[in-house]
Amino acid sequence: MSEWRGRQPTIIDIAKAAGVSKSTAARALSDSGKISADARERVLNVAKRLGYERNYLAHSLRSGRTGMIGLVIPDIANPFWAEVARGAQDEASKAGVSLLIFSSDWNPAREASHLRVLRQARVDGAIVNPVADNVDGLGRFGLPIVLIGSSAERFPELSSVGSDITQGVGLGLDHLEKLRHHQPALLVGPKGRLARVRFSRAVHDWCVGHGVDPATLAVQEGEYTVESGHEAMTRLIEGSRELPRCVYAANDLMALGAMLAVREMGLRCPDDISILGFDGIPGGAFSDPGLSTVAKPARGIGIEGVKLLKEGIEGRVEHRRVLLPCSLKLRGSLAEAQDIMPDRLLAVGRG
Amino acid sequence: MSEWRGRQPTIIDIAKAAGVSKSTAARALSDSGKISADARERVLNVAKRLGYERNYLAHSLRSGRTGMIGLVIPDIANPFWAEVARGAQDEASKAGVSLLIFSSDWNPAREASHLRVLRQARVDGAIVNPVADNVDGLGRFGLPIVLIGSSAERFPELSSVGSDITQGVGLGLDHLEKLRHHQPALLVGPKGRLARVRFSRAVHDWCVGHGVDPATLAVQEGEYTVESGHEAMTRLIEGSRELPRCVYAANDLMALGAMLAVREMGLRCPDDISILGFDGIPGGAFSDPGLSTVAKPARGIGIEGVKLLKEGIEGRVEHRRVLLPCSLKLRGSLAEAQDIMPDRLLAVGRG
DNA sequence: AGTGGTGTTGGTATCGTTCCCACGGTGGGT
DNA sequence: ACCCACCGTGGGAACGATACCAACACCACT
Repeated sequence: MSEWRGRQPTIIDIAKAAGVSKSTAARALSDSGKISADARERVLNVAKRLGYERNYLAHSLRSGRTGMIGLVIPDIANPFWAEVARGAQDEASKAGVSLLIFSSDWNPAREASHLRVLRQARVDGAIVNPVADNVDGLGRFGLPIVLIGSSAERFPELSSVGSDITQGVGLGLDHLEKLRHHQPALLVGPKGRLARVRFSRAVHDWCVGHGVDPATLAVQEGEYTVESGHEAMTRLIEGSRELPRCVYAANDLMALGAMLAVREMGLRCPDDISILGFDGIPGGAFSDPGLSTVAKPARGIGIEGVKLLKEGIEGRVEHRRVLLPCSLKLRGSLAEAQDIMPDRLLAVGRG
Repeated sequence: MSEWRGRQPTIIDIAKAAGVSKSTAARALSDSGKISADARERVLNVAKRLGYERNYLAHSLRSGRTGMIGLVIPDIANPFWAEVARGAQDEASKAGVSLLIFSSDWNPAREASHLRVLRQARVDGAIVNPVADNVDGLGRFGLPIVLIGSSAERFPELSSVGSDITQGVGLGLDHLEKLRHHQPALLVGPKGRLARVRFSRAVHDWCVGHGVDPATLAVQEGEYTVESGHEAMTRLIEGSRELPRCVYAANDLMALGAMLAVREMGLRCPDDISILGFDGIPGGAFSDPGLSTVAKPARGIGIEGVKLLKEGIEGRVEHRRVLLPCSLKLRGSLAEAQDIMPDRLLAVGRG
């Protein structure tokens, strides 16, 4: 497809071979500026023949734009974030920019390091889900930034994209209500996290709007892991005066942990206890029963993040805040509430 | 931490402020070459005060090295590959190079596009798991390359890293033999794939070495997905003259599908049928029972890939082939073979 | 004193591209 | 006939850094 003469041909080689100046060659190759159709065609032909490939280093150095954007997420091995990355990747390649993906592994120092690398690589902008709360690195990043998720509230001046937690929580609670589960127990995240506040507040608001006293809902804390969900569910079953017939977990991993706990206690899901998750990770399909969940639009978040960032880079829009809707993914872990209570439950209830 | 005077300071600004030539400043900042301790300290202090950050674009343009490497994998949303990426990321950041992660989504055209982008970005090298078999793009990539996985066999002249399938298969079969499952049924991949050949050959070799006739093993094909595993297992149960008491799947997703099928047929795992997977994806922990599996060293593959690539870039080693050992992850899906056959099995056996 | 080596420094060319300005030619308007 | 706008073109500077070579100071040795 191309001739190899030791090194890659530069724009000067092309210009010489086409019998024009490098300015004209550049105009033809960058497809901008005024140039005669004849000259352009000649240059383009020569470039194709010699296998010319623009040197993006020199291009970026001179023009000041690299055509690269960064994505900093907390955990690339987490299915949710992987899906976000995938969406961003898609949109980036569609937009003709390269995406640099960095995983901070929940480590603030590493996150700061990644941001530094991104700035040094002269990316045109970055999409970040800050793991730390004191994200002062963001303020002085000096480049267009789009935030993902809850922490956007601390930076109202930055563009952000996230899932609509309020809507998602409502979606779940509405469905539970339809199944006549009016007072689900809650498995929420650790106190410090902003995500926990968002979830709890959404539940609270829904309750108020639907004539349910939020204080009557049993609540247990976990740390968004399977293990902590297992423990929280165990506490819930052993500690409650009355057995919960329905549990709403703030993320899927905890929901899966809860499911394991339920089984271990000799109970059955969904017959005895219905379980609803929040995330939509693929692993939820492999449990028995399959985990019903409120799925966050992971892929959409990635896509929208890139779009927002492009707007910011091109200076089209000052800043914008996008919330994407969650959707219900029904598998087998929910059942309609039954008025009678099986003997099995009574036996287990009092630890 | 730094003074901002409109634009980022360049090495010339530093040189002027420190009262030296830019050559000297460069020597101090790149920490290479001969320079007096006095001059270096003065330059470094000034650089720190002005908040100097090296422009990697210019650096790369002049020096010919970008300090970036590429990673092209088939699917970033797949837990296995995400873990590979994570390992590579770790090792890259430890080695002080930036990692560009690209997901081809099993699309050869997209893979070719990614490779082109990488070359255009002037990366120093790339780690690739080729999705296509006719990877002629690799031959003319013109940069150091490290291959991941089976396809390395087609490019003996390139460095490669992968999991030791032979050892892994042996690990699994040894364990099954210990449980007195001497003739497990096999769920293998589609015919075309090199991975399938590797797996089948490893099984064959083990059998020959252990006095088992390979021809006696029941085999079903799948496409490495949960659905195809489900179907393959159904075929296996309904089609076999004798019910298999143990199944060895060539990947975890098919194993999970098989588990679903077993349950649907009214059978129990592991009591009636033992199931062993191959991969080690996290989702395997959420199934009921937990999926026992031969785990591939995903993280290690990423780490080793980066190390190999660095060797190639620095020209230290011509090429090398690294095989990392698999490990056994025992959960609940395996049980010792029983001599008696429950009535339940007989009832199901004949479709 | 002259010579050579060593260690440090400065100047200049260079990487490959884009940006900016100036030039020659053409056509239309006064 | 003149001027001006316009288009296409070419040449040179610039982007920010490194590579390379020459020059310089200094010490030791002949």
